Amino acid sequence: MQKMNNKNKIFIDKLRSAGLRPTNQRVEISKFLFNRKNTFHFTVEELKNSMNLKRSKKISTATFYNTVHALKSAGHLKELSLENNTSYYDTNITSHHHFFDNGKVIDIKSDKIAFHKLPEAPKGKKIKNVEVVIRLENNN
Amino acid sequence: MQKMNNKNKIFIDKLRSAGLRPTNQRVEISKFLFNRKNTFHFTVEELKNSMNLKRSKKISTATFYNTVHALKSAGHLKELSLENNTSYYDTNITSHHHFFDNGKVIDIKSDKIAFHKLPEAPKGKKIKNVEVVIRLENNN
DNA sequence: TATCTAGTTTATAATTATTCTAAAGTAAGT
DNA sequence: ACTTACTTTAGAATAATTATAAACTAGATA
Ligand SMILES: [Mn+2]
Ligand SMILES: [Mn+2]
Ligand SMILES: [Zn+2]
Ligand SMILES: [Zn+2]
Repeated sequence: MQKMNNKNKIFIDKLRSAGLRPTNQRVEISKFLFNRKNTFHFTVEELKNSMNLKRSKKISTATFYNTVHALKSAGHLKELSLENNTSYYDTNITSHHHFFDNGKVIDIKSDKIAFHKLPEAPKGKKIKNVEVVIRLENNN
Repeated sequence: MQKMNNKNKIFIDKLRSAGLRPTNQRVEISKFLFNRKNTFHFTVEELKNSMNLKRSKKISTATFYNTVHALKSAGHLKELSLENNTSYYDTNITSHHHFFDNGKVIDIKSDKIAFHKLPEAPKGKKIKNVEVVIRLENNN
């Protein structure tokens, strides 16, 4: 029943590659997340609220969580550890870093940070990724 | 009623500087946290379980949370953002970094990581701290 | 096209980590 | 000993998330 115009192909493909059937709810979520020029950082609550605000028939909480998790597992979203009580997700899945300022997340492109020295992994282990968080506060 | 031997002075002082009266429960927590050679990384649940295991009269959950929070506010503990569902705390309050491997936290001394390039804070903001987390996985 | 079936959505219950509340207990000063 | 402010604690409440299971659909099949 999916009105499958090519325009949505890219968003549908992300769902398919995550093993998800492209239902209306999922396609809308995928478009909301990926149909934008800039990186989008969000919590599931924020995503749900901003999408449902504009809708008469709300998408359920479980569908938001399920879809975000599947997209994350398929590598289309990255999960960030910035605060201890909420998961932040990131549509920028390339290796990069963040400013974090009172709930607001700002990308730092990978080439803006360079290491002069990095430790090696303990024996038997290897490095999966290196994540830098620069916390900000107001001047004076 | 506090049996105040000098041996505990350092642990009691941390409590006092956090605005806490040195009750028996608090002194035991403070000793458990700070009476050790190496950095201790923990979640409140882990702290509670390991301390209460050895005790006939258990210290309550609320006392653990309250004491840890007060010690953190006074600057005697640092809170880490490593996982999204649990707060980790660190008895090493100096600026340093971490390996994180499946719930296990390992200190990286500050001088083991050096930056060749770091972005400056957006206008109106300044950098509060820079935190590097190196996530590990098993070899091959 | 009607039917079938596996996959999906949703409301609601459950769970986990954490915080709140308010009653009972205790430290210290007088 | 008495008072009072501070503590401890069990248990209720909250927030984010996950699980459950009934009603619903997409897509395959006849
Ligand atoms: Mn939490
Ligand atoms: Mn959480
Ligand atoms: Zn990002
Ligand atoms: Zn540490």
